[in-house]
Amino acid sequence: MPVKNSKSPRPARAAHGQRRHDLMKAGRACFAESGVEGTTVEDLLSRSGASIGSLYQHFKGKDGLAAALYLEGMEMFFAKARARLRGAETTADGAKALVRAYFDCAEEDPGATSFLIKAREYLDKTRYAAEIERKNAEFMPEVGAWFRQKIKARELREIAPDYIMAIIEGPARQYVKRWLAAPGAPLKEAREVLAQAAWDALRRSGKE
Amino acid sequence: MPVKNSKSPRPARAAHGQRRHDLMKAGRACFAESGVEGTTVEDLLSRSGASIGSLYQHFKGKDGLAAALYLEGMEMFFAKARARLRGAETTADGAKALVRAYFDCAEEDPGATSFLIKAREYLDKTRYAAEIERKNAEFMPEVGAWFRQKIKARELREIAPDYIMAIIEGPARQYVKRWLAAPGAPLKEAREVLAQAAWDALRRSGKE
Amino acid sequence: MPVKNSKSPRPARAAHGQRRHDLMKAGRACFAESGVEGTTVEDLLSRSGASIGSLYQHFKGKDGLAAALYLEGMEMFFAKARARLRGAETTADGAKALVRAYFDCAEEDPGATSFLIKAREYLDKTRYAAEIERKNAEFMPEVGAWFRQKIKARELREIAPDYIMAIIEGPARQYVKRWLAAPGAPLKEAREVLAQAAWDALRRSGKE
Amino acid sequence: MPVKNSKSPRPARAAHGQRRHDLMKAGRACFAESGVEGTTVEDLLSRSGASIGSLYQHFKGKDGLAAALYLEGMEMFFAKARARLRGAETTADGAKALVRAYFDCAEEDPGATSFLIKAREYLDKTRYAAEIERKNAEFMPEVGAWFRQKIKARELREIAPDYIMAIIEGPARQYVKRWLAAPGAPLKEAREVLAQAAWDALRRSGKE
DNA sequence: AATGAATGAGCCTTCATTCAT
DNA sequence: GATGAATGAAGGCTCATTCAT
Repeated sequence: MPVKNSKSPRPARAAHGQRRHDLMKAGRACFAESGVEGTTVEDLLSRSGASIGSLYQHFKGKDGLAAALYLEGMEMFFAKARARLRGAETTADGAKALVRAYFDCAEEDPGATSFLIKAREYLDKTRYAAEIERKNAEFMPEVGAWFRQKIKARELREIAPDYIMAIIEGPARQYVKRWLAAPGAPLKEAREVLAQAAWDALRRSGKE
Repeated sequence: MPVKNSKSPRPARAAHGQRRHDLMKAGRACFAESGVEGTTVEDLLSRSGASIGSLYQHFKGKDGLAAALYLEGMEMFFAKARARLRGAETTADGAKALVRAYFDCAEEDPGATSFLIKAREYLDKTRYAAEIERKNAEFMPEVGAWFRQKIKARELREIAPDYIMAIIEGPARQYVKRWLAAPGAPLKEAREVLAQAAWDALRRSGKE
Repeated sequence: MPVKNSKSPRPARAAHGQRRHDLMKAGRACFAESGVEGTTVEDLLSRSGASIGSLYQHFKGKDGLAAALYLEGMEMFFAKARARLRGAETTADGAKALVRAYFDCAEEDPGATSFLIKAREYLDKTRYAAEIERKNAEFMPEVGAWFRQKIKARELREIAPDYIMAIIEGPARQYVKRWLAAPGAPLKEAREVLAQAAWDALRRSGKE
Repeated sequence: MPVKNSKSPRPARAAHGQRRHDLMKAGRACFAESGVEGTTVEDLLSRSGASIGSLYQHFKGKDGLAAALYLEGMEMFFAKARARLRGAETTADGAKALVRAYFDCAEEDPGATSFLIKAREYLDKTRYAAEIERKNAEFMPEVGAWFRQKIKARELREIAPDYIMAIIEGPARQYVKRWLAAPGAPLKEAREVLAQAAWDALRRSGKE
């Protein structure tokens, strides 16, 4: 199969489903580089070799492409988080699971993680906000259940889910965001420091 | 060559020096409501009653107005944080100072706080990015010095400044962001929960 | 996010490929009438019936349209000049060729010639300056070679190219410019008077 | 008298007539550097230290300042041309007078000459066009009379004034314009080459 | 005479989206 | 399915000019 060259005067007819795939690939690259708002439709087209018509055919526009990729990214994170949570042998490991999943994502696919961190605000303004919220709402109970059970067993302090999420996600998100902007030291150390910090913040206090 | 209107209905010239103030007021309202990108120059003008010329005269554009307000907001936060930090009697109080300052801001001036949380990304793309970074860099050492001293005195565990900031700011930021989007329970409880969590995360050895 | 109008009266989509042509036609008319700076984008749009989008799609703006027309005009002049120069049977005819070509242009297409005389300054401030200079630089050597050869053959006085161009173009340009501003007597007489003057100024002096 | 420093916080009250003078000086500098259209009112103000109010008080705007300087420049040129014409001992010297005056100006005051060459187009669009034309019309007859007399005395060929001006001014103007844009060889040689060329073009019968 | 805050007409440009082929 | 010319709402900005002080 001939390599697709977007500069060739007569772009060969694309293979079936090729365009959709090309556009997603271009979207991953462009959105990771410049963010969703910073990427223009033209950027996506020139990078993918697809036509504006194809973008609308497959995704109903830039927002649709961004939403598709966002859902894909959420899936990736949820998969990692589920694996970590299920594999947890101690309560500490479980509390650290989401933090570690966050760092796993950043390490394995920095572009996608950057996109996940930054694209939500954009998507919340689009017609896909509800769909994303729905997908998110599907996952949260799984985590919530785990924590509720540990609290009930008095292995974690009594604390509302909103606080739990803030304590777990907040530092990880902030650290990873900065790291993605200017990657410095390897993520492994940070992962364990912040995972431990989350665990320290959540577990039952000796004094309280 | 503009202005040849002896036709205009009645310009209604504003009082001298009023416009700068009008524009800042309009900026606070518009940016809090819709964000900087979501606010158009026209929004600012109609809300303030000022002319486009005045906006450029005083602030060199929407970005300049946003920057002026951002610096003002930073000042507010720094003032609160400094007060909390200086007033701290125990190490725990100090560690909790920034978290509490965050919540103080959100409670006292939700609009300004929302703007502080969301406008940075926009401003980082403008000519004012450096000035903001500079102002931020003026404050950070004050905080850093406090923590370094406590670490030296072995009242806090050995931990790098980046982690400290992530642990302190991350949860507060995330929680406040959500609260601002959909204000629910009073902030006071959350403030103490997350302040305590930050303190727990910072002091504990991780071995216990 | 633009376009939500199911209200617009009736867009009247133009035939495919028509717009580029429409815009060039409007550009010729507007620029000849009012100069490039005196023509607004809106003038071009209302005269051509095209949309602002089409102007940018095809020419990247007013400057691009002006540049396209300028290059077209240069081509016209060069074609006439080449024809006159190649058809020259005597040295006198050759020396007169460019002057005559200048007047030919003014007579055949006054609008385009006016534009050629006046638009250069505008275009020199645009991103197209280099392209125009390049095209010009392609032609000059052809003329230069002809004159050098005649000087070598001692049929013209020893004189540097810069002076030759000033002597040939200067009077023609000045006369044509005034004539275009206020067309008076037919150009034919002026053409021959100034052509002869150029030849008189360039040919070998009796005394030298 | 203290030197005026436009950066001083409290600009001292200017001496009587000082502002008018400051503005003309700034105008000469700015217009020579950037042309009239390329100079903004703000440029004039910051360079002169005057206020916008003063500009309007003394000159009714940028156009008025440009017109005042243009009239001043015309005076300079006319003075030089008159001197050369009156001092002419031979017919050749007279024919060469204007060309030489052009180069004299360029050499003595390149800025003013550049301004004279380029500002006319701008001024023709202003309320000062008539005044400038009137001043020009005062001078032309002096030159015209000289040439008419020489033609009558059969020391010059029969040739209409418009052609004379094109032959004399055209090459000088074109050469000087280029020289001002990129000053190269000293002007003295060019002056004599083009003066001789003008004389050759005017005296020769065309039959020789 | 001098000042400068206030003004707003006018201009250019970007970019998501539609639709005939 | 694919293409891309055509569209136009929306937005940002410059700069000469006015006028109360």
